Amino acid sequence: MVVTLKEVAERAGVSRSAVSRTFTDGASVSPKMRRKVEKAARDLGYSPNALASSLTTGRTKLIGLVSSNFHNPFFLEIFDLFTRGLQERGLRPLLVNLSGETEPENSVRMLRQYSVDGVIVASSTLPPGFAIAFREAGVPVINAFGRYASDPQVHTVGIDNVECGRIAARTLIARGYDRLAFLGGPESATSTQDRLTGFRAEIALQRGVEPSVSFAGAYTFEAGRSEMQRLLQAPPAEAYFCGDDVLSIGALSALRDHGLSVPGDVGVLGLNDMEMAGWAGTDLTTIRQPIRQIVASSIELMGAMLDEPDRYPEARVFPCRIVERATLRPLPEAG
Amino acid sequence: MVVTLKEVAERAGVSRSAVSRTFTDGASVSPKMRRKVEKAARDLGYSPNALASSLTTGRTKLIGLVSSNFHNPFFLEIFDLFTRGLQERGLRPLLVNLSGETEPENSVRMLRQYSVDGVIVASSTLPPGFAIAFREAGVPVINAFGRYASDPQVHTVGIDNVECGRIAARTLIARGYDRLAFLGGPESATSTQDRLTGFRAEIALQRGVEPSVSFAGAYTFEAGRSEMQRLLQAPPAEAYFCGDDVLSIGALSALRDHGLSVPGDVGVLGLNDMEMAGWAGTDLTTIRQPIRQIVASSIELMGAMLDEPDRYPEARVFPCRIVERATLRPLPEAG
DNA sequence: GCACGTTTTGCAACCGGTTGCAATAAGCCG
DNA sequence: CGGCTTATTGCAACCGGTTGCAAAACGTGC
Repeated sequence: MVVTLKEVAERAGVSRSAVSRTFTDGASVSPKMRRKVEKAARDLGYSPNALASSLTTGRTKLIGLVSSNFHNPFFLEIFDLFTRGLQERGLRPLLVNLSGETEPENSVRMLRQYSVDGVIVASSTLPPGFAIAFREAGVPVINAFGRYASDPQVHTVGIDNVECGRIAARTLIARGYDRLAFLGGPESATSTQDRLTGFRAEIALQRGVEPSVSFAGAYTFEAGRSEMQRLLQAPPAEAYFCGDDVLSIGALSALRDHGLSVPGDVGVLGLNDMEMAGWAGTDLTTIRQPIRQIVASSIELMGAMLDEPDRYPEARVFPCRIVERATLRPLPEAG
Repeated sequence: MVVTLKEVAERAGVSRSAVSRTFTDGASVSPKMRRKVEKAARDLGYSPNALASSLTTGRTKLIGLVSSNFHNPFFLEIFDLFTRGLQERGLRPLLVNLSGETEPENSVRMLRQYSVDGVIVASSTLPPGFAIAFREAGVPVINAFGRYASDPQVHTVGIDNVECGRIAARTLIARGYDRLAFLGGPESATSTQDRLTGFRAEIALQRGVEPSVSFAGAYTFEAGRSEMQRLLQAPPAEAYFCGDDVLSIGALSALRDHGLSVPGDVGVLGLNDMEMAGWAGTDLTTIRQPIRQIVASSIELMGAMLDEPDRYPEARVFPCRIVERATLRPLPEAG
C-alpha cells in the first residue's frame, strides 16, 4: 500500500542513499540521477515518511499547540493564525486540549513521546507551571498570550498586561468616568492580576482611590452576565474594565436588561478586540491585542529556537491600543 | 538529553527486548523483570518514543483533523469535543487548516508523510473531493458535519440536511408564516443545496409555491448581515431559514437596524444551536445539531476503522430538533 | 534428579529512512 | 593520455523501537 524508499531505489536501479539524497535538499546528486529517481518516485507515488526520517535527523517538524481556551471564540482566531502560520513554515501543529487538566506531567510526557520539536502554549488561563514544565523537559517552549515574564526562563510573546490595565484606567478617566470598576476573568488566571495591578496603580496615581473589584468565574458570556447581575444588586459603578470581550458582552447584556443605557449610564471597556466585538449591535469599545503580530512573532521565534535551542530567553511585548466603538463615552472636546 | 530504551536496558542489565516488552501491554514479562525495568526507567526518566515504535507497528495514533471553518465559533465547540474525545482514546489530533485550499493533493501528501492512522474531515464547507482523496490514498477517513452520503464510499457522520430543510419549512409554516425565504451559506457548500432541496420540497408539498432564495458569501456575521441588508432593499419575506446561526445573527442585526421587529414582522430560524444562539439578547430560535453525539460517534467509528480498515462504509445520521427561543412566533394554540 | 511442558528471555533482523566514509566516476590540465 | 582534484555514488552502520524464533529458565510430576 505504502511505497518505501527501497522500492523506489529498486525501480530506479540505484542505491537507497541516492533516493534519500534526492529528497533531502542540500545533498549532492547529479542531474541525471535526480531525473531517474524522480521518475521512479512519481511512477510509484512515493512520498517520504517524515517520521522515519525524524529518527535520524532528530527533527519531526511537529509543534505542540497547547491551550485550554476552547470556549472563547477569540481563541479560534488565534488557532486559525497559528495553524496557517505553522503550515506555511512546514511545521505541523499537534493540538493539545488542556481544559480541566491541572498536572503538567501528562502533557509533557505525551508531547515528548511524539518528539515534538517545540511547544507553543497559547493560553490566557494556564498557570505558568505548564510552560516551565516543558522547558525543564528540554523542549523549546513559547508562552503566547500568557503572562508577560511569568518566568524569566520561558520565552514569552504577548502584551504587557500591567500596561494594559494602566491604559484602561487612563481611558476611562479621560472620558470623565468617575467610579471605576474592574471585572476580571478568573482570579487565578495568569493575566488577571497583572491587569488589575496596572489598573489600580494608574487610578491611585490620578485619583488616589481604589476601584471596586470583582471576578467572573470564567472567560464566558454567562460568567460575565451573571457576575454583572450580581453587581447590579447594589448601585453600579460608572465604568467597567472587563477581563475580555466575551465577558464584556455578557456584562453588557446584563446592563441592558437592567434598563441601564450604555455608554450613558455605564461605560464598558473590553479587551482583545475579537471579531465579535466589532459586530454591529455589539460595538464594544475595547483594547486591541495585536494577535496577528503576536502569532507571527511566536512562530518566527519558534523557528529561531529550532535552530538554536539554547537561545537566550526573551519576552516580546506588543503594545495595545484602544479601539473606539460605542460602549464608552467619547473623549470630551479638547479645549 | 533524551533517554532511549537501550540506556534503560543497560542500566537494568537486561536486553532491549525486555524493556520494550514491559512497555507494550499483552507481552510476556515476569513480575521480577518488570520491576527491574520499571525502576531503571523511572530513574532515568524514560518514556518510549511513539514515532519510533510506529515504524514497526504501523500505528502512529495520529489522527488528521482537517477543517476549513476557522471563523465560525460553532467549530471551536467542535474542536473542543474532538480534541478531548481523541485524547481520551489515546489518539492525537494533527490539526490541518484548509482555509483557502482547493487542491486535496497537498493535504493528502502532508498527512501521509506523517503516517496518520486516520483522518477526520470536520467541515461544512469543504467539497467532498477532500474526503474522497484521503480514501483513495488508503487512509481511513470520516466525513463529519459534511454532506450526508456525498460519496457512498466515505464514512459520514452528521445530520440529514434534506430533512433539516423539511423541518425548517414545517416549523415556519406551522407558526403561520407565509412568504418564506431561504438564506443559505455559500452556494458551493456541501450542505447548502441539500437543505434547500428539503426546504423547497416541503413548501411545494404544503403550499405549492417556491420560497425566495439567496446565498451569503460565507458562514459569517458580516455575510449574513450584508446579504440581509441587500434583501431589505425590496419588501422582505415573512420568515427566513438561515444557513447557520452566525449567519442568522448577522441577518437579525440587519433586520433590527432596519426597524423591523423579530419575531413580529419577520421570523428567523437558525441552524446548529451554537452556544451564542442561547445568549441572552440573541435568543435565536434554531435547529439543533447534536454535536456531542456526532463527535462521539465519529470518534467511535474512527476507533472501529483502525481495527478494521476495510470496514463497509456507513452513514450515521442524527436527528435534529427545534430549540424554541425568541426569533420565531410561538406555535398557535392548538384547538 | 530427570524428563517434560510453559514461560520468560535474548538474539538478530527489521521498520523507513539518513549519513560518514571510502570507492568510483567525472572533469580538468598539461 | 596520464595524473590530479572534485563531484557522485554505494556500503554499511545507525536512529529507537518491535517481534519471530530459538535458547534458557522455570515449574511440575514422577
